Formats: sequence, structure tokens, C-alpha cells
Amino acid sequence: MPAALMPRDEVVERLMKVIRRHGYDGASLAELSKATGLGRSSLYHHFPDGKDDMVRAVLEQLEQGLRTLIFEPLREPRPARRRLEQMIKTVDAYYDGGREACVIGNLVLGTSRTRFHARLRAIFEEWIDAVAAALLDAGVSRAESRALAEDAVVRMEGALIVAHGTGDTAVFSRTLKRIGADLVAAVGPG
Amino acid sequence: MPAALMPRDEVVERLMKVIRRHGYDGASLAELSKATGLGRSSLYHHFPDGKDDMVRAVLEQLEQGLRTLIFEPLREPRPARRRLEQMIKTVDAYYDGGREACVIGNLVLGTSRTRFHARLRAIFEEWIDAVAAALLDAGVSRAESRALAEDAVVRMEGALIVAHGTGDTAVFSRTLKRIGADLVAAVGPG
DNA sequence: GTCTATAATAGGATAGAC
DNA sequence: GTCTATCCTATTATAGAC
Repeated sequence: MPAALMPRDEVVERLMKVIRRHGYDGASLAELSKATGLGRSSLYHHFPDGKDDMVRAVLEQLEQGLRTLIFEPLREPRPARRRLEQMIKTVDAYYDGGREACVIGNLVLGTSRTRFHARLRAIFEEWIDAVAAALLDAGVSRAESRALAEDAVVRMEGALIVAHGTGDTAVFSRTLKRIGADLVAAVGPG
Repeated sequence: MPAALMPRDEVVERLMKVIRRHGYDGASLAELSKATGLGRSSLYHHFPDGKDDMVRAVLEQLEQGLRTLIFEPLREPRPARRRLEQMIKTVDAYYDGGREACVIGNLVLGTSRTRFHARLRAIFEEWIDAVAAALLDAGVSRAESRALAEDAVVRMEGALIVAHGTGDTAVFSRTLKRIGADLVAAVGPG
């Protein structure tokens, strides 16, 4: 038998997919096992503390992915407007136009509500800070930057919920447009 | 033994409390039983199809409650501005300033994602329609009324998620303020 | 309409061979 | 590092007495 059939990243990616769809409480070991192709015991070998360890790995990888795809690009030396517009596009792709559920949302609700509080809080904060940084660069006041950034993140999360609740992914697209418009209005045509 | 120790409404209210906190997958019959004071068998007597029946009852009662508390007041013959401001206040109280989780959000995620689609969709639509109606009354165009109403609902849902994720209920208050400001700006001082 | 008792199953977790 | 086999607990659901 090979030492590792799959890189760890790929295993964690598949765990994420299940948690994203079924949530913490709904994600059974049976499904996590099926999705990764690893037996229960193998999963426990890699994640001794069971589901909690898996979720921690998922959150770490998610955070790393968001940093690369979204947070860091928001701080690149380009016009703020470009950076913000790119974030919108990346988010749209990341959630497949509103068809994919939100990992974070799933972990915030249900019985996992408080279990991963610290890391979830960190992710939200990083996201808000990164958006606010781009706004600040464009000369928007600190207070307004923070308010706009928080509002953007709030709207993205909410749009995913409403899109799923109504079965209408267009809600997500429309919301992203609104967010983009508000951010661009704040930074100006730069 | 008395025929009914508790009115059905009260039973359903307690079921709602559990589902709100634990979600569909996390709400076990043991807890639902404890919360209502009814044994498992009694629960099955009232809700033969188990948890699904309970959730259906919860959603019916939720919809009825929202109608009375929020949707109908939004259509009362008063200045639109007053109606919208009252909605904000009622929502703030209903979610206890962001401390209470959202029943709908919990049912939209996890394995119950698609199970109650129709009713969840109906609730979201009713809410958006009611807000849009108030805006229309104030002379806001149909398209803008719809967009603003959708955005308001999206933001409320999102704020509940972010407030729980960060542990910072102030996000909810700030978001409600933003929603109120945008709605009032659209209808004017009337 | 409620209860106790019980069935049947799914879930999480571990032991030990390979 | 992975597997098969197993254990234990929690969970859903039902039967039948009162």
C-alpha cells in the first residue's frame, strides 16, 4: 500500500466539501470517509480528535486559501477600485455564483456554534480588515472604511443564506453588484 | 392526567427555541423532549412524522408570528418611514439584539437544506414583498423598492451570521442602523 | 394524551492485523 | 498508513399499558 494516496490538502479539501454541504452536525463520519476514500480508522489516524480535528484542518486551509485568493490581493499595490472589483469577482467564483454554501455559515450555526469561535472570528476580522485597508488607501476615513467593509462581509454571508433559502442564486449576483457599487462609490473612479 | 398540559402554540414555541439553537441536525429528540416536557412518544403523538413534522409546525408558527409582528404592520396605513423604522425595532427585539440565532438560517444549512425549501422561500418572499410595499407607497420605483427590500433582508440574515461568528452582537445593531438609514433615505423624511 | 419499555439503527470511536 | 472488526453510546421510532 502506498504511504499516502492523496496529499493532505486534497483530503482536507474533500472534508471541506462535505462540511460545506451538510454542516457540522450533518456531516457523518460515514460520509467524510466516503468523500475522502479513507476508512474511519485512517481518518482517526490523521485526525486523532475526530470531527473536531477535521474541522480545524478545514478552517486552517480555508483561512490560507482566503488569504491567497482574497485578503492578500486586497493589499496589493494597485488602484483600490481594481482590488475591490477583483474581490467581488473572486468571491462570485468561489461560491459558484451562490450555488455553493458557506463553510463558515455552517459552522456558526448548529451545535458547533461556539466550538470554533476563535478561528471564525479571526477569519471574519481578517476579511473586514483587508477590505477596510483597500478603502483606507483610497482616502476613505477609518470609520467609514470599517463600516463599509463590515457591511460588505455581512451582505455576502446574508446573500448566501437567502440564495439557498429561496433557491434563487440571482440574489447572490445582485448582492455582489450592490456591494461593488457601494465600494466603488466610496473610493471614486480611481 | 390532563388532556393537554400546554397549548400547542407553547409546545411549538419551545421546539423552535431548540431548533434555533441547535439546527435541524443538531436538535435531538431527547432535547426536544426535555424542552417541551413531553416524552418521546407524546411528541410522536402530536407530530407523527417526527422531527420533520415538528419543523413544519415551527415554520408555520414562525410565518404566522412574522405576519403579525412584521409583515402586516409594514402594510398599515401610516407613513412609510414609521412603518420601516418600526420593523427595524421589532427585528432587533425579536433577535434580542443579535444574541438569538435565526431559525431560517439554521434550516437553510445542514442536511435540511432542501427539505423545507418551499416554505422558507415563501417566508423570504413575503418579507421582501412587505418591505417593498412600504417603499412603493412612499413613491419609490418598483425596481428600487424590490432591490432595497431584498438588500435589507439579506443584510439582516448576514448580520446574524457574522454576529454569531465573531461573538460581537454589535455587528447586528450596526447593520440594522445601516438598513434603517438606507430605507429612510429612499422614502424621504415623510 | 401521556407514560415506560424496547426495538432498530446510525453514529462516534478504538484495537489490532497487515 | 490503511484496513477489518468491534464496541459503546446516542438516536430515531414504535408498541402497548394506563
